[in-house]
Amino acid sequence: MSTRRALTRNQALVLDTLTACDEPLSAYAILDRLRGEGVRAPLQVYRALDKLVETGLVHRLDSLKAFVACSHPHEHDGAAVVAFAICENCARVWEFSDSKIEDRFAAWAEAESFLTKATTIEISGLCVSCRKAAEATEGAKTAV
Amino acid sequence: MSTRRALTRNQALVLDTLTACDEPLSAYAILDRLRGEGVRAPLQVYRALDKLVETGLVHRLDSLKAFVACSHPHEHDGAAVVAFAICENCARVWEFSDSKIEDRFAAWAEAESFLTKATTIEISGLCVSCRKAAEATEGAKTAV
DNA sequence: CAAACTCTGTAATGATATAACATCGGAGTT
DNA sequence: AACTCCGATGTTATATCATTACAGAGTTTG
Ligand SMILES: [Zn+2]
Ligand SMILES: [Zn+2]
Ligand SMILES: [Zn+2]
Ligand SMILES: [Zn+2]
Repeated sequence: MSTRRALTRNQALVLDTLTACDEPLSAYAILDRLRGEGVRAPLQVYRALDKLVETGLVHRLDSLKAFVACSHPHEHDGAAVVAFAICENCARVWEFSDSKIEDRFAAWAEAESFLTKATTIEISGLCVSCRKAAEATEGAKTAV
Repeated sequence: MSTRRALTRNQALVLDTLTACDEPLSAYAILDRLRGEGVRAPLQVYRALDKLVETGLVHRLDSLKAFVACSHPHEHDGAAVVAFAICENCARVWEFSDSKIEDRFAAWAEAESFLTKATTIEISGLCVSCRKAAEATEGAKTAV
């Protein structure tokens, strides 16, 4: 057993950086934060990210070209389809899954005989706090 | 009325290129195919793509960093959530939508007070023909 | 020890996307 | 026609994201 291999130094550094940050970071942003730790080249970061993504500890958000630490590791080990809601104002990310949605995708794939290997779902918009802030500003503007 | 503006020369060239191609193309691949028509710089392609994506005639597939002509324009004018199934072998794309899936996303957003602005769904896997081809090869391998 | 393997470091390069600036040309006005 | 406005265009340079290629260091395993 024990597919749960310990992290290498670079992997741990990258994961810690992402975990400490409440918004997604690009590979080069991670690199910048790790120069003090002796990380010098993009490839060192990309290699660590590859492994972390592979093991599910980190997710890549295609729409942002950025990476984020999984907010609930161990829960969606492998199979589950996860959706990401990304606030375009504060950049925070909410991760959720929904078995009904999974079922519908599975039904479509079944009907088309499509063999699904990966599903990417990214929703962009405004989180509740940014939304309220925006509405307040908007309200003030129209009121005056 | 008539938000249905005619396409400019560059926009028409780019759209024609994508429509004539049965797989997604990167911006630079489009550029290469249009050099004969006098298109010389990436920006000319990106500008045309921006407009085409904005009007819904073209979609960008984040997971491929590539663009594809909409397979049924005018149908999903604006609102609808569209999912793309992409064959990782032949690169062809199937575009579909499902109101039940939309409802579930809307329900999540409602519960979280998240204001959705865009939803990206990309499924990668094997289309029916590539899947059958792969299974045939696999079968032959194990049989012999 | 040596083979096989994995992780590492470094340099160079490739691929994707945008910034900045000058210019062109049609639409509406005078 | 001359003037102005505004969006599209062309060009160069640059920013950002990601990979290839190669060599070395450390570990298991036989
Ligand atoms: Zn996760
Ligand atoms: Zn927010
Ligand atoms: Zn479409
Ligand atoms: Zn296929």
